Amino acid sequence: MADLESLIQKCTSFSHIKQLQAYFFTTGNFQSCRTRSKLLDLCAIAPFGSLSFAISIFRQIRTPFTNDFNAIIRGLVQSPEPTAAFAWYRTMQRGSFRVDALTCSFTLKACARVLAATEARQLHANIMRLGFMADALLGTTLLNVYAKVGDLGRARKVFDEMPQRDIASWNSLIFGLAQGNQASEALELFKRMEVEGLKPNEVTVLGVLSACSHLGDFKEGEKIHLFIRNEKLDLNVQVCNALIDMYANCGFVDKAYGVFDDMGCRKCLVTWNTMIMAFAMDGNGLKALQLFQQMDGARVQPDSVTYLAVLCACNHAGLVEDGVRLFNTMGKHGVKPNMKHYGSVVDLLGRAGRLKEAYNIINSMPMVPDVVLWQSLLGACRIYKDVEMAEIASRNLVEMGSNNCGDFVLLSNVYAAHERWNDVGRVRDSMKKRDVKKVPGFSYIEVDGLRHKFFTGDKSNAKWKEIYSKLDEIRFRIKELGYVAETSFVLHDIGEEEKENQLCHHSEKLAVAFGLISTSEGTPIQVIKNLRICVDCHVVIKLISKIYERQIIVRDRVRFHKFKDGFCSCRDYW
DNA sequence: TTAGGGTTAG
Repeated sequence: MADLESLIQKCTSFSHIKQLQAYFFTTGNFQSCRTRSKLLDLCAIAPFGSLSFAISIFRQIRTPFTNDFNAIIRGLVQSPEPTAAFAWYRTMQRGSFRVDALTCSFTLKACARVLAATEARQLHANIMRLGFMADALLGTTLLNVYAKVGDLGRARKVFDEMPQRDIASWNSLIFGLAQGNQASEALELFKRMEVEGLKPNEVTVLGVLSACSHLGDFKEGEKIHLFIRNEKLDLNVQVCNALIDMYANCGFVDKAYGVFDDMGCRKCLVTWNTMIMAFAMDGNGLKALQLFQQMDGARVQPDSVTYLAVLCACNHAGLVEDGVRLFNTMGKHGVKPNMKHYGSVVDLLGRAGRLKEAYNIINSMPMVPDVVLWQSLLGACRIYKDVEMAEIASRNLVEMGSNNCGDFVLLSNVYAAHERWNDVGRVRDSMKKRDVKKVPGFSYIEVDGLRHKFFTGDKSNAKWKEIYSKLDEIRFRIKELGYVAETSFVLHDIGEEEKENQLCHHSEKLAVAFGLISTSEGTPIQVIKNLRICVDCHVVIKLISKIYERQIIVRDRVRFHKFKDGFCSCRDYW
């Protein structure tokens, strides 16, 4: 029997598998031998297997064992149709075949791949009934599925109730929290892990760096960098990439480049992409393009993400010609433009006022344009006050069922710029009818190690009265410098003064005002916002940086704005 | 627990 197993291990092609299968079948080993499921295993998965052949072998088994099912289910997880695994699992249950921990593990993997939350919960119930909850590996798989489908509550519960936890269980939850908008909780869990005496490994630091990246938490990020250096985890390319990403997202593009330049291991495609994106976020289009050119010398082929990063860099730096050239040549380099590339180039042309070209690109697309493209065009129409194009864009947005408040506001802004008040009213009415939802904007700022979060018009901070009076003072002082509120961004049919108030209490302004009153003179202020910064806030923060002699850094959804002496690093182009 | 399963960067 052992020599059969070693034969299976020596398989290096699909034809070997077929020969072995024929041999098994003719020698009678097939119906009884346990090596059969080894063969099925090999056959059901890459690199040279064939799932359909594995299934046809399976069909010839008179009484399949659990292991035979497991081989097929495992193959299905990696196939283009992972959901088929659920049907096989049900077949096992119905046919009273024995489901074991591996069956559950593979089927859970299928849930993770297709984000099937309901199936995951059903499997969880089965796993409890079968008494498999003590299995640490299965528990980790389960918590990982919950984290992937965004059910962090259940992920945490599984984790808390696991009788055995090891480093992978911790890593899985830390990662899930970091990716699921609970980055602070990820850092807390990381600290708890250290308290409990577990030593972080390279996967742990990947998760924690990702959390720091989301939060812009430079201090924690730097501590982790030190740990990484001490433990020599920076010989791992993924860890280096995560470090670059962390520094870039904290606004320290130089430190990101320091890591990039001084890597003790081989750079991979992701390394280059991360660094190009870092320059893009910083608004340094030329450096991004330079790096892109260097890839050729390093013999690294750019992929679709590389192109997205350079297009993004061109976009943020106003390098319109470079961006268009790259977009037009990417196909020749074997990278087919996807929706995001189209989105980027439409945005680039739109911001440059080349609305017709942007529109032509949308029409030339081989796929149906998504809402983001029309939103970009509409945004450009607002800047260039193009009513005709704005109407085309909005019509498409409405047809696509967009219920985004911002779309309506933009259209209304275009009408307002032409003083077409009836149309403004019409847009507002249709907003009410459609019950449009607005994604709440928020900003946060860290002072003395504590993160403070602000929503628009927020009064939940203990110092809210001081914050609002600081904003009054700011308003008074910037008006002396000739500031006029950009109220066309407020849709509501209210008086000018009230409009100004609404703008005045945007979350980024609240955070900056809080920074001013809570830190000593000259201390730089760093704010992170979940959406893009608004035009009025941009103007106001520039003036604040001049009047109060403060460096203010705002990271919005896509890039950094570094305000100093009344200017912003984005040169008002973003 | 005697085959195999869990965590991972842009």
